[in-house]
Amino acid sequence: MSVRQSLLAILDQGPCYGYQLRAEFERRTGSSRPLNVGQIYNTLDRLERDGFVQKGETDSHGHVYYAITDAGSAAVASWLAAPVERSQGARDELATKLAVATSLPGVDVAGIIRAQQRASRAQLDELTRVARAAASLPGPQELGRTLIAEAGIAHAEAELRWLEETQRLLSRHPEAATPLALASERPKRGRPARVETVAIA
Amino acid sequence: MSVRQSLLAILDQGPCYGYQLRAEFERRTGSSRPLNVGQIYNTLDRLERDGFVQKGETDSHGHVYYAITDAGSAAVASWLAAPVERSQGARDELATKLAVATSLPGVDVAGIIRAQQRASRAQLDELTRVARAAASLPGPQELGRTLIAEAGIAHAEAELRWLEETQRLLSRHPEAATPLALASERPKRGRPARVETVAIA
DNA sequence: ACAGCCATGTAACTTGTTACATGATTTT
DNA sequence: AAAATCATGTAACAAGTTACATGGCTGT
Repeated sequence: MSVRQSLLAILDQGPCYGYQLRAEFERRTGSSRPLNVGQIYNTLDRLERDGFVQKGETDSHGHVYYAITDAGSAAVASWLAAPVERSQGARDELATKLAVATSLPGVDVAGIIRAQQRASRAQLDELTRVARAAASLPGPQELGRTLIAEAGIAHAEAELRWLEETQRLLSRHPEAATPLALASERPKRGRPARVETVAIA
Repeated sequence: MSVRQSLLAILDQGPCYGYQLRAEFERRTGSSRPLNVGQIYNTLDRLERDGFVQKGETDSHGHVYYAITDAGSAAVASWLAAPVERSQGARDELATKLAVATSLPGVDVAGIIRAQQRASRAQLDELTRVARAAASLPGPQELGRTLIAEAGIAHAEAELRWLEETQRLLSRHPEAATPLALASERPKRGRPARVETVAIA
């Protein structure tokens, strides 16, 4: 939702045309990830469909302006007022992967963790470089870049801490990582079990 | 991708039918978020379309078994071998929101941050309770629940740290949070500017 | 008999994302 | 003249998610 809502929030400042919106979004977020222009037009279509913006006039340069509606302004206010729920709609990809991996037989979980640590550290380094570069540059446009880089740093650090914690957990309680075989049918259903319920050694 | 890949990884242990797959997934991940059954069948259709699984026979109970293909097994191996890239495909919703919010005039960013801190702390408490409950229970099924809860804890803590850091940044350098007005056209295009490029006081 | 779970599936929808087509204008 | 940028748009797709229809079986 963040692209959709961000574009709407920008439109709350005044009518914009598509290409301009992309520039505004990137200026404000420090172009952390480039935004494909096509997405702007998709999103504008959807926002119009939902009654949050209205397609306005085309000026002498062919710029097609979109203006926010009252419903759109209200949506922006709600968005700003409501906290972001990290849980909703987002499964933690790494945690899910490791949870599943530890339940699988013959998987080198320790190796996966080490590989992930290397990758996360590399990303942390990269983000640190980005944040330092942004801090050394002038201008209010760098705030967005800094904020987003710092958020990435915080999450990468959290990931590394969690990976270490997981290493400790698995080495201290190796029995917890017993692979789970596919559960057999409930007996009442009586299908001949192809795999046993019990853990595989 | 985590649901799709997890289901495929489970199928790598042996053929399963849809409903069983959901139970396996939830057992391994500790049902951190319940998985709608319909999604299983969607995902199986898509995996079959992509050549990673094959629809097998229906047993006497009407259970429709799916079996992994060689291509599917290879995909599982790649998934396990490759680190998760947090950056890809994922914009940080909170960071994007605050980056945009600080660029907007008349927005109470400090208030947004405080509200987010309350929400994040509440979630941290909730996850801590979940993790404690999982730790006190026996059985290898609790490992997944613990892992996922701890990951949530780590990220919630990272969020709180980042929010404090952002507070410091904004209070120490209030000039950085100067709202950005909509940029006027480039002069060469000569459209009369409706808004000024310069910052709004 | 009825509630509820087991089980399969379909249809629709969301946000994000990319690739492509098209043309005007600008820069080199 | 060619390359790059500005600008609008379309079409398709990915992955996740939900709501619904349908039917069998189970326990009370």
